Amino acid sequence: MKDTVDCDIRQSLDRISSQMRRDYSESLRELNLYVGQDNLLSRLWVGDGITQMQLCEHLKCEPPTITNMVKSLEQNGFIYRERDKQDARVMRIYLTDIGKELEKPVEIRWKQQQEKLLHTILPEERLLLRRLLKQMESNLL
Amino acid sequence: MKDTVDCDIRQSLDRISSQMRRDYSESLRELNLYVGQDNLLSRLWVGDGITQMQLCEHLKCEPPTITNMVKSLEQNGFIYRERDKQDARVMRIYLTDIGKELEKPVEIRWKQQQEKLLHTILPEERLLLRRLLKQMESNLL
DNA sequence: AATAAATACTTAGCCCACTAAATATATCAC
DNA sequence: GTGATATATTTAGTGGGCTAAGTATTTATT
Repeated sequence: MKDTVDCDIRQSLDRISSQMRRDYSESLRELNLYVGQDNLLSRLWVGDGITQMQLCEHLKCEPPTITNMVKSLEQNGFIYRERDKQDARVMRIYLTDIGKELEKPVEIRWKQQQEKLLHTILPEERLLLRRLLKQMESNLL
Repeated sequence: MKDTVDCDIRQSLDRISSQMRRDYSESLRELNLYVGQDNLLSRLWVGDGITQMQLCEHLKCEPPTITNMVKSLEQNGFIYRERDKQDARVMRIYLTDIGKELEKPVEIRWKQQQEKLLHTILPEERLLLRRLLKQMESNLL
């Protein structure tokens, strides 16, 4: 019953990702953040002043998604936007002080979530798991 | 660097699920379906005439989500709703002929997607992968 | 220089998913 | 039987994510 195994794998993947999203989302609400916004901010913590197109590539999503996320994050005071001097088409995104302060608390919650997911999995198993997941990831390209 | 491994696992999971969603979504558009709707229909193909609450439990989502999905599926002619005779609070959901006809084409696309994801993974590896995923799944409960 | 094509972003409109609050109906308790 | 509580669904509003179409601005072509 190879089919049953494959089916279980897919369903597990679905359930894990939706449950993770729910859990993590709840955890982020304490910081007045929505799930997905942390991902955008984490790119800015590496270095801000980047364009929306660069955010698109990093988040692997379409431009309108970034427009909306950026609007929401700006309204909540975590980031601000400035039009590029050289190229007036481009918007550059910067962190506010409030946005910068979120790095640590987000990291804590992110690690907690990670540990909840993996705490029963042995180190060798994690290595193996990583290999298999990477393989599936490249299968989808 | 155990941390790096864990981090990779989480990121892989995220990327796999979002890429799967995108791919599968595109594939379902040929059938005039949106991703998620197939899941609701698949419960009805097992047996229709069930209530929205039962769909909630099956899809593990909240009642308003079902209200919207059902509305959209009804407008597109895949299902219809009837108020329960015994309990007027309850709506029972039934498949139309068009909805019934979707079972096979959806199954084909679903299997294709599954195979794309797993085709490089060996049978023994799939068994192991399933075990690890199930373990993570229960870690989240 | 004037026109065409490419790039960066926005708007409008869907879908999935959520919370909070409202509505309708059923059931339980006194 | 009447009031209180529980259950099933809907409405309103928010966010992530998408596509199609629109707006600016820049660059390439002629």
